[in-house]
Amino acid sequence: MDMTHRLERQTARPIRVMVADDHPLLVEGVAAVLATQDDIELVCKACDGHEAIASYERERPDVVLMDVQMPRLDGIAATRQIRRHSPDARIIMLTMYRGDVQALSAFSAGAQGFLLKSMMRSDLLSAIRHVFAGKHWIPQSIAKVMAEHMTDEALTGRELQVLDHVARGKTNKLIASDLGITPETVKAHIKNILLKLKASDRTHAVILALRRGFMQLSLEDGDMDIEYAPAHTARMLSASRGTRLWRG
Amino acid sequence: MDMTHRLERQTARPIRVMVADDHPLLVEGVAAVLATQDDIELVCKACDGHEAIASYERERPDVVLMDVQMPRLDGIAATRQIRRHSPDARIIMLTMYRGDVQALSAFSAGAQGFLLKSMMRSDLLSAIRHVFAGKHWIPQSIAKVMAEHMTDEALTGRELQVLDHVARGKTNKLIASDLGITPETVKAHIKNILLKLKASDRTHAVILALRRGFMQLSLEDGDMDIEYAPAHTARMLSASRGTRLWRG
DNA sequence: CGCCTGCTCACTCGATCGGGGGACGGCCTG
DNA sequence: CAGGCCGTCCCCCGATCGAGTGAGCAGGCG
Repeated sequence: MDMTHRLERQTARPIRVMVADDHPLLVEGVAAVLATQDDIELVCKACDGHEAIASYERERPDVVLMDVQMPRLDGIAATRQIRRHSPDARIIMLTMYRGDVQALSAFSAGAQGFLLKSMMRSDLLSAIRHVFAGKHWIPQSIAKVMAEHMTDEALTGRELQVLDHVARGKTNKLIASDLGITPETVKAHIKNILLKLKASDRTHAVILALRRGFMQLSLEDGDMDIEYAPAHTARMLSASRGTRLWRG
Repeated sequence: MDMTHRLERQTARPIRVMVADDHPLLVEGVAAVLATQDDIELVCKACDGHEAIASYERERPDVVLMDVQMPRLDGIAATRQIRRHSPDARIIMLTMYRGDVQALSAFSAGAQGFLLKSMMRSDLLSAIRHVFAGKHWIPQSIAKVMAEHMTDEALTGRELQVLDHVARGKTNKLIASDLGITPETVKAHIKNILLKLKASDRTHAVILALRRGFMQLSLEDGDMDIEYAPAHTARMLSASRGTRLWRG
């Protein structure tokens, strides 16, 4: 894939862009926007982290647009892995939210740019060109949130683990037995969590952690206490005549 | 049942579609997909609920793609208002999540279709054609979640209000003074919430409410942690219409 | 008119939580 | 090596919570 000796044009060859996102419609939108620019070329797409890594190694794009939340392997991990093999990879993270933790981990993973999905097409193009030129691109809103929490202490791994159990509604005693430690230790962790997040209680701590990107609502495919009721499904389907389902 | 039921494409007038979404890139994606179909025509766009209502009255599209979460006025409310003036309006809700509450409120608001943003372009086209033909369109994953909670009791307006304060980390005593009631009443409400949501404690209740779409994490406005989703059933909706739940 | 629902309030009681203090070993880093 | 952070554990104690049980009052509806 060396075009270095192609000197027909003195104009720069187009910026080769790859997009990794599990939302096909958004990928279509990005493709449509990029198609209007003659100095930018969309060379490949991926819909999860593993695909993104493989596609990057194969296509070696100039700039990667990487969604933070993707199935199987998230964008942060994919970014880290790509940058480990290709330290000069230029990656722009796409996200819906402004969680500062995601932003921070994205940059520590090696991303140079950040884009909110609510941004306009001009922002997308500017971000691509800036990052391609070796600059960084950080939306004001994200920079502000990052700055606000710059001095905050980060939660440790164990604290995140405890917080996860807290979010599942478990008591300290239950968490303790799950983690193989004593309830007193759980209390110590929660005490630190409340202090670091400036939360008033465990519920508030979970909400703040969700807001700031420490945790995600992994609601897809209910895990813990949800039971299915096929009878209900049948009744509901028969109740809505003319309703069409797919992938039945 | 099979492809013989595929809709005719050489009809005289194309299906006139409007899309309302605050994510420009996704709108671009929808536009790009629709542009490939000669029986579908994208006639206008809107980026919030008010715009959607105004644009609908002006353009009278055949099918509306409406995002659930939009600034200023959400898609459910916009759908309800459009259907109040135009009972034959055909509206497909777009959403990121599978919260059953959103789905139910969308249908009680008058929507005929539901689409996850992670769906493929073929799903988008099928949904438009089916809804245009007067049928319903419900992804199986959403139908399943809806069916699971079909028999569940809905939270009342007061319970949602209490739950909101709980999510902000307030104690029962604080919630009581905020709502002008006694702590005992707050406890009674929370007791009902835990019972209805089958939650083990208040933290669990908040998480389940978020997962099921009773509430939404609002990450846009800094001072607001939580915003309400429109409520559960038609009864619920009529009950809560007078009281602005999303705080003020 | 009764019936049901939602909202309100009251009481007890045991379990849990949150805040305060301190302590110990392991690990990394300067 | 000293200092720091992390994870573990322990104490006390008041505040809070969740469960159980009961009840009164308003409004909608058959």
